[in-house]
Amino acid sequence: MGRSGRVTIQQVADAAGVSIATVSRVMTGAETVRPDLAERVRRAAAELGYRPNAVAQGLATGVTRMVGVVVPNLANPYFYDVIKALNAAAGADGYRTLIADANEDPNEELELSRGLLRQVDALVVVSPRMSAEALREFEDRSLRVVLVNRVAIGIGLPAVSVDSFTAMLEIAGHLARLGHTRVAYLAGPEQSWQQQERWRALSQAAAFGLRATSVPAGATIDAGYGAVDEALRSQPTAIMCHNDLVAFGALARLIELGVDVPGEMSLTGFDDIEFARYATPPLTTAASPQRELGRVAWELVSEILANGRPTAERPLLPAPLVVRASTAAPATRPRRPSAAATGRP
Amino acid sequence: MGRSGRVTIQQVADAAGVSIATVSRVMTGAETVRPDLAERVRRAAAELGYRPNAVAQGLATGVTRMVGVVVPNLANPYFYDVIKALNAAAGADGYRTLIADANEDPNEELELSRGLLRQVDALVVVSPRMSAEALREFEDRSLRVVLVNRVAIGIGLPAVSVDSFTAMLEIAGHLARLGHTRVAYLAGPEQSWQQQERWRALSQAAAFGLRATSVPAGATIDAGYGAVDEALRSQPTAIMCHNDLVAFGALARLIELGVDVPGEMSLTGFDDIEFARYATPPLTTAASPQRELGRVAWELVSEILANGRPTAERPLLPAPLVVRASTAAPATRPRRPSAAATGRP
DNA sequence: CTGTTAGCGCCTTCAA
DNA sequence: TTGAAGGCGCTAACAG
Repeated sequence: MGRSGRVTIQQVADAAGVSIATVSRVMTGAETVRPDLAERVRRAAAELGYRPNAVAQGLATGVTRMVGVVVPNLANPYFYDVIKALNAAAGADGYRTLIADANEDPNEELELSRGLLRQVDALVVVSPRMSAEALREFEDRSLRVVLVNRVAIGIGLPAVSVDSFTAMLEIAGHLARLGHTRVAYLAGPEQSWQQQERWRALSQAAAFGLRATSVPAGATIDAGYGAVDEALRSQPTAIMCHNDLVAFGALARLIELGVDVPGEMSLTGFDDIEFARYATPPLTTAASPQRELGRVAWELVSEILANGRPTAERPLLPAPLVVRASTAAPATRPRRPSAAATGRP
Repeated sequence: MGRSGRVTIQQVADAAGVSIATVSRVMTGAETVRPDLAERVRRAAAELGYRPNAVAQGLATGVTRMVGVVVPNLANPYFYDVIKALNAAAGADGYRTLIADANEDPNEELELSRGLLRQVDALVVVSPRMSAEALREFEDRSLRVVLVNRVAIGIGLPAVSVDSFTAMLEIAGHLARLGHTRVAYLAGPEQSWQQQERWRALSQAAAFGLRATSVPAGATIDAGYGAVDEALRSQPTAIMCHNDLVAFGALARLIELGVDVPGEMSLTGFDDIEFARYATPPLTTAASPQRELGRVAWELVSEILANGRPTAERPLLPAPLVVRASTAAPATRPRRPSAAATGRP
């Protein structure tokens, strides 16, 4: 009974008639306590509603059993799955997850990361937008930082990432085989490594006859919605999007403009968030393995926690192409840009 | 320079040629330090890359500046909006968010809540599924627990919730006015207070000529998908869903069965998650104020932190009806159940 | 096997 | 205004 938050180890010791050391041993599961004594302690603890103060434990042991996670935007479902998997894996090992939302701001990301490192055993930074220089700051911190979806040469941080390049090349190949030659690409945040990889792939796709025009958008539904008109100016037969959210927004705008998808315009996303298959038409996209990312991220963390460093480098995770109904062969006669699309009345 | 995580206040004190007390004063922003000394300390701290150890601070002050948040399922966008708002509001006050995912399991929920209370200043439990009895356990803990979306008579915990009852009545009224008389309701998790409220509303809707049949589903897309066939057995002209995710799943199954929405079947959700408007057809639903929930939850927490208790009770938050294209007048002639729907070949 | 004791890193009186 | 010193609650040697 009583406010368990206030019951201290000393009170339990008194109640059980032992020293605090014995109580501590019982609570931490040490085997070296006489059974009857241990039982007495357990009963006293239960009656008082004692729960060890995690903060004090943390200070004494130097271990908080908390992992920090920094994501660019908590509103993006893509990160849910990563977080959920990471959280589950960590939870299974008795670790808790401290989450921070950087709001797509590289500076905030850096600040949050620094702050979190003061109170957690390790930090996972997902799709970091901060500069390579900023990242380097974390290299010497006992290697307590793990990167997700960011590969940077010369940065000695453990990482696990999705192979955006290959996946984007596959999406492009799919469109090329359908007969598309001119596509618009609604680009993601500039600082995003994934964005850079995806665009790099598209640039190379030119060798296969696919000309891509990049239009700045972002990573959100609104960004996709807002970039469509500009994208239509280049008279593409397909719109490729940085991710599924952007594709959702683009789809909404296309429908508004009366453009048939995929009849008049093919549309592709990236990530394969759960909703992608429920769009109308269902989205052709690349199935980024979010769960796997989260799982492996925790694997890296726990290896670091155990050995001081990961046992091995992780290969890039594949994001297989998922062909659904939002892509088709281009119309024989390209559609005339509408008034709304060209901006001319 | 150096591993900032390991720089201690003592080292800064030595470097600056002062006592640790002075360093502490400077770091906590006390005004009582001679300017030049303070400057010396600040420089030393910066050079060493010193950052106070949050755990030690927590132990010394008894304040961790962390709020815990327990949600039923980290994969549901609904909760992300709440979390995002809560996280933002808390962050603005220098608080961090410790998140736990209960996986829709009442026991895990209770365990996680107990555990979190050991390491945070306050706890927000969102849409708790645990029993009233279990909740009561938290009443005496210095009132450090705030409830979201759970109203229970006789439980003295601060809370903020959405008025599911009224909202569901409005959705039902909307359907009734369109001419519907027989609807199926894909029910949410039994232990959910919101579910209970929503069903209570539907029961009362009978008075207005709307007969609802409840079909157990759940809170996820899969649950909705899986419950449609059973729901069609009662030959409804509309399917009402516990939430938008369920509606998404139901929609997918209806499309699969070749049932036209809303031509042959009206469909409603609840919550108005961002994707609801991007469904095809866009979903008629109730706009649950997630952001507001998160914001007010933090408001309650900070009032508790400041005064020991909230200044006032919070009224139920309205969830306005949002009519979109997924609802229409029922077909004059009800559709014959398909083979798939009845289970007969 | 159990108790005593020295920290963990920081904050905060209390004296000076 | 500054420093010395006593905790915060717990763990982990070290004795006994």
